[in-house]
Amino acid sequence: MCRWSELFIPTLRQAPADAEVASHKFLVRAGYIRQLAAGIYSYLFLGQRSFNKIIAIVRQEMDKIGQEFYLPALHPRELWEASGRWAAIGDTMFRLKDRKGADLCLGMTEEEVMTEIARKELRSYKQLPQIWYQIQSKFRDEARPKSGLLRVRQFVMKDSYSFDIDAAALDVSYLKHYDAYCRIFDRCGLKYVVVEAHSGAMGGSQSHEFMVRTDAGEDLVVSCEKCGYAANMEKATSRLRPVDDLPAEGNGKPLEVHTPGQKTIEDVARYLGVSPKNKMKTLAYMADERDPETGKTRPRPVVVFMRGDHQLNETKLSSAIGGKEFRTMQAEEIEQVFHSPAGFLGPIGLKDVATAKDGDFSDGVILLVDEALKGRQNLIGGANKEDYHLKNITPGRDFQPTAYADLRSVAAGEDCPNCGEALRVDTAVEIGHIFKLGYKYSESMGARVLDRNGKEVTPIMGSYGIGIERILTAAVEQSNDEHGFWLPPQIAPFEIVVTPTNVGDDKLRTTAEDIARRLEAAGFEVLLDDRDERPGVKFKDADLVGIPFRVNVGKKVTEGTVEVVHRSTREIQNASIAAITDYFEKLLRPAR
RNA sequence: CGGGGAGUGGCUCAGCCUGGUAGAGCACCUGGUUCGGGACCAGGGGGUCGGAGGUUCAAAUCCUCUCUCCCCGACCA
Repeated sequence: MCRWSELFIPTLRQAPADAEVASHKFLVRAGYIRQLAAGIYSYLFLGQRSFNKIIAIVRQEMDKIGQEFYLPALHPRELWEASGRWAAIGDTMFRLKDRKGADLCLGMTEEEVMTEIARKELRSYKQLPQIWYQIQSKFRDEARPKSGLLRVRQFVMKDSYSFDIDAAALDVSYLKHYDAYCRIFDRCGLKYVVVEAHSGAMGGSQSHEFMVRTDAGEDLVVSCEKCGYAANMEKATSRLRPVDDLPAEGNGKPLEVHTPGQKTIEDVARYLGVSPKNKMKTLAYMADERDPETGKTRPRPVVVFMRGDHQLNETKLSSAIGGKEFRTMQAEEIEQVFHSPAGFLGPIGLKDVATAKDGDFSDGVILLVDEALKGRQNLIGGANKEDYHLKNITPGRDFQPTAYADLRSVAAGEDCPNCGEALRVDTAVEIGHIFKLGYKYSESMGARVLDRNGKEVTPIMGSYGIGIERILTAAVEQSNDEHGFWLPPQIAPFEIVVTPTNVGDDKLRTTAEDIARRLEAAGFEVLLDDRDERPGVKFKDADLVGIPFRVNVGKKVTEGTVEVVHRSTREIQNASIAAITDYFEKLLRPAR
């Protein structure tokens, strides 16, 4: 039996000064975790118990669809060279040298190691499909670790990888993961949403993120309560209401208009007496394009046109230009390249004026127009000339975009793309991610199997992750009050804490021991708070540490009764000592 | 990487401006009284004031450099 008096549960009366979010404060106060360095934490007794229970759930559900491995966290450089990621991943990867001077890194994900095994071992379609998973520490040198366990540099991840003969088979592996993830998060007692996620520049792939809404989250999810539409901000769209175009002025051709000193969208719109919706927003970026032959990168200007009141989503832009690196152009650079003052940049003749000190950009300027401007007429935009704008701009007539693309960030209250209901936007924590990888790793690392025709084919892959810490963190964020937090019994370090109000009283002490012993014999996870502390101290601690139920063994024992406190509601129910195991059987094991 | 804030006993913080050799509450140890929502009394232990250098008769305090942590932003395979 676990006796509090013998355990190390260092609760804190006050939260550490540097903790901001609820989960961070409470996990430290409750003695679950201690910080070692920025983004690096030790898990103490209670934390580790909760962790082990989460991991057990993950393992049980994953064993239904796959096989558990355990891979090294220390990887040789050559492995990551093979996939091209040694160079592609920047400072986020921890790198080190061994005594011989050879480069190593700490694994931040394990596509390479798994694919290496597949490459060496898989020979035939008969061996497919395979789903391999592991539960292991991952290392990422985050630019800014934050919020306790929410964003850390070492964490435990369940990562799995599927190998299939073709896309249809991958769909099956993907769906298995989708379902397994739902079972895992359901069993962990989390309220989550599954959102469509953008699948990167690889094209054609599918991706979903499992998100828990919380203020502490760093991601944005867009959702519709009416029809169930849900997507993350990088993927979300909304249905736009029609906008009345301005009437053509003059001869209908682009018409210069003097706008002295009017640089921002709002200024110009107000000055000309029009809505920002009739204005074009011009954003200039410089992308680094890699020449496939020389391997050199060269800068390539990317100019984006948005509706005046819309916001660009940089992730969407990144996808639209094929995942190239890009940065915003500085004002001087804009003048240098386009011979136009920043603030008056516009689409007409832009390619003609584009030059650079060391070359001509005229054939290289990418003009991207947001889909919201498709079919619009008589817009107002910059004239590439100090203090002048143009009226009557009609995309497709007055200038030819390189492409139309969805580049816009959705705003709360816009119309759902499916049903038209107002969308909501929430911050959320990503607890799981499933992703159809395609052929990226199997191709680059040379994994091949023979198909049923004896032809060599490349298996198609998926990768899937769950952040163990984030399950605990999300659960705490989801269920806390000013006194502490409560975890779902399935992932709580203990299900029940038995609290004799005074261990100096033999009757109370022996009754509490008896209750704890019987509950434990009935299969419950019980913590007996046998400390020689005043009741107030024990109640405060019990409320703090995340255990969902408490049995107060106090004065009512003379009547054969104890109190059961439901932590989530703080409701108190009297229960018969004789029937205490029945009480919890009904409460915690209703299915039996 | 840019901007902001903070490092003083285990925790929360005061002292710094105006230099004189360190304090409170909580926690901890001993004894006693207590015992249903973080008790009380008495006694006690514990601090290189993040580190280095400098100014000064004298530095937690002033100056320079540096390390660490937190927050906002950038970044996020």
